[in-house]
Amino acid sequence: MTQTRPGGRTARTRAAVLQATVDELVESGYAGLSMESVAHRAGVHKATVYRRWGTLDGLLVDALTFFADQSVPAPDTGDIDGDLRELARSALAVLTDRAGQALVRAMVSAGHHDQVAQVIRAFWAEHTTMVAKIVNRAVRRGELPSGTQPTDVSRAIGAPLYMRLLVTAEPLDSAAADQSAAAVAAAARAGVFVST
Amino acid sequence: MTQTRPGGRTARTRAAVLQATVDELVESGYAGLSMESVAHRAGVHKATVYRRWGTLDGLLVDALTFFADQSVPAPDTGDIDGDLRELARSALAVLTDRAGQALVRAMVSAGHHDQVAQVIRAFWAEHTTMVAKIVNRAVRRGELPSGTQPTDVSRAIGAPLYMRLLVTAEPLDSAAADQSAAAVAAAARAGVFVST
DNA sequence: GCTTAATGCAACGATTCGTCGCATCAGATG
DNA sequence: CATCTGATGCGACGAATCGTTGCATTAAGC
Repeated sequence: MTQTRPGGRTARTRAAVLQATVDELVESGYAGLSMESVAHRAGVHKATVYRRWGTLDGLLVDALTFFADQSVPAPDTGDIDGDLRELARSALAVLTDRAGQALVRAMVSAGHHDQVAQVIRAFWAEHTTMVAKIVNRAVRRGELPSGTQPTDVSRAIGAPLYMRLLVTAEPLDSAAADQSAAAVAAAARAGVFVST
Repeated sequence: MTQTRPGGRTARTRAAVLQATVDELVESGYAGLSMESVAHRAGVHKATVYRRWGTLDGLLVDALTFFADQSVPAPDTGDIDGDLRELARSALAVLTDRAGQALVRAMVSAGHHDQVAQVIRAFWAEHTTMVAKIVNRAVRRGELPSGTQPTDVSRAIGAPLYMRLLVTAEPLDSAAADQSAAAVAAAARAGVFVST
């Protein structure tokens, strides 16, 4: 009983379309994204895209889940300052990558969409889990006060970088990442992220 | 020699259209913005909008400059912690206001446009000037190390709030603002924002 | 090889977009 | 108040885009 055909051409088409979606996002942004342009770039007929994904947002959701699933291991440099710096630098790597930028911008533009919001929540939940390991280690070492909230640290590390990318359009460099890491370290040591 | 007529009906039309632009942004976002919908909401014929503003981005630029020009005075509570808290809370006020949210989101979505980028730069330049007064006072009081960069403080204060609004879609409340202020205070005291 | 998903293809109605010519309205000026 | 003219209203249009549909073709799975 053959109902779906996940392999071969189907998978190839899917990969081509999702890659084309990202490429289109890089070139034209979310505002310039269209089913037809994606189909053309993927070398696929637009009817295929409509039949498989239905709407533009559906396509975007699939592309986001496809490319945002790469989980990175928690850094472990030995002290909290080093770990935070590594965290900030991996965020920087994503935000300076052309595809990463395009995906982040698309997420923001389509954040109102339920499924996109779900992807975003999942990403940050996983990020928080990773940060929790780092924070817990630091607390055990006596570097940070106990009760320090991993959620707050997780958001604080990336915030200045996202701010530069999305709001102020200022350059994203390693100095910015390192400063962010240092700021979070100072705030965390001062107990700013301890839950009340 | 009458060439332009800035008063009366012209001004009324302009105000109606710009207000309608913001209302449309609140309701449908930048993606749902169209010359026709704005014209209809403003009670104006679409040809008028096309003739006066030409393109959608031109309209947006005019709306942004019209509504983003409200400069707020620098807080002066007596100590750096209080000043930073006030700064964060006024940012919070903008980001929790429906129109403020809509305008910020629009700026992000249209940030690639030259004129929009110009408006954004002007806004943050003014914000930096305001923060500089606060920072200078704090340095004179001995609360912050000399050399603390107003630019960095200016961005750092808002970053966690913009992050919540644009990226993580987490709630924006006074606790978030106060935490941001406290984090910036701790980082600034630690010399994180001192130029190298 | 046979069956049938999956895709290609072309055409279509529907909608939206931006422009145009002309009539009308209402500041500005004397 | 009368006149001039810039600004707007109005409707229509060609163009472009959108999403769908029916049918032919390809290729995955058995």
